[in-house]
Amino acid sequence: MSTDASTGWAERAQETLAAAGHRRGGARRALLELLDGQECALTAQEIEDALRPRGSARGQGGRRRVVSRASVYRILDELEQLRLVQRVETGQAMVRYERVSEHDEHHHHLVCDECGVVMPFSDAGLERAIKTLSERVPLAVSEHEIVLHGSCQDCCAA
Amino acid sequence: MSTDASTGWAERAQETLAAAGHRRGGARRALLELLDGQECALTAQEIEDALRPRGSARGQGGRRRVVSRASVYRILDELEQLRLVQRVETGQAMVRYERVSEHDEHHHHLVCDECGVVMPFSDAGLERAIKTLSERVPLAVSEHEIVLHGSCQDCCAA
DNA sequence: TTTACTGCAAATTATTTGCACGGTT
DNA sequence: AACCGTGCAAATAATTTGCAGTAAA
Repeated sequence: MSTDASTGWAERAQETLAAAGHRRGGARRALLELLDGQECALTAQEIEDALRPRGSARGQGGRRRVVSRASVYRILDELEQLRLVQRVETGQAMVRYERVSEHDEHHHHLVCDECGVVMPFSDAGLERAIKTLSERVPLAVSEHEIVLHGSCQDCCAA
Repeated sequence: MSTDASTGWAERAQETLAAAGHRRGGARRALLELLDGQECALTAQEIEDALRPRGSARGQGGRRRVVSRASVYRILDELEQLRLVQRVETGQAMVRYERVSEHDEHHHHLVCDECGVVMPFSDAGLERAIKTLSERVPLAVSEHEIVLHGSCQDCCAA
């Protein structure tokens, strides 16, 4: 419970999963560990690649295994339904996923339409505006997603 | 012929297309006409269905034709590249498309995660916040998209 | 033992593309 | 006549699902 927000996520996720009656499979554990360490959203493809055994041991156990694409999607779906993971639609071909923290201020995304890089950002004024308008709208708002498109600095320079 | 913003769109689109060296095909005309009359974003499927000939020609001008799915996507893509149409990612299975008006205040979207209904909304405070933060971010922002998820009034009542 | 978890491969489904014909200029 | 626009059907590519073996509890 203590510890910092990001470390807490994998733990909380594990507890939530257990409470929902899930066991502790290797693929799920590897995926939780990976997502917990990410600062921003990943595609299923990136996740699969990251979980593919390259070199070895990173982290304590370091016993990397191949995790099938099917498991990646299945687990991501479970996590999304439990609100532990959030989908991020960047307008690129593939959907992205990232962990949902209880403690951290959530962030939104900047997408460079030229090179495809995705960066997180957060803004208090924006959140305030969202919160205010959420109460004036004909919808019981549970989530919101904001994506800014444009050209990143590298692409502008080039 | 009124001169309101929505009527102007199809006209402007037509001019822009002509300037880009396009001819006037029937499918494209039908699609422009349809999009021009919409208040909110449609999926390719909805567009295809809407362009499917219902009963026989309704009224004299209604010379309905079938527009193939391939054309719908192709035309939507052209229009998007010319910035006449904008993609809207609602987190539902299919992407949505809507016209981009020069005059109208652009809007954003409310999505009911239960029944799937999509509604437009706009908010000056939100736009202001976006504009302000766009200048403080490491991206030359060209577009932004905001989607609020939740439960619509009908679903909350049910 | 019981039942969930996982990998593999086949199945789905939205979107794209190749090709030949018909329409626009 | 020249060539773009369109429909059709096949091709892609991301995501899902059926099945059988493996591993938690």
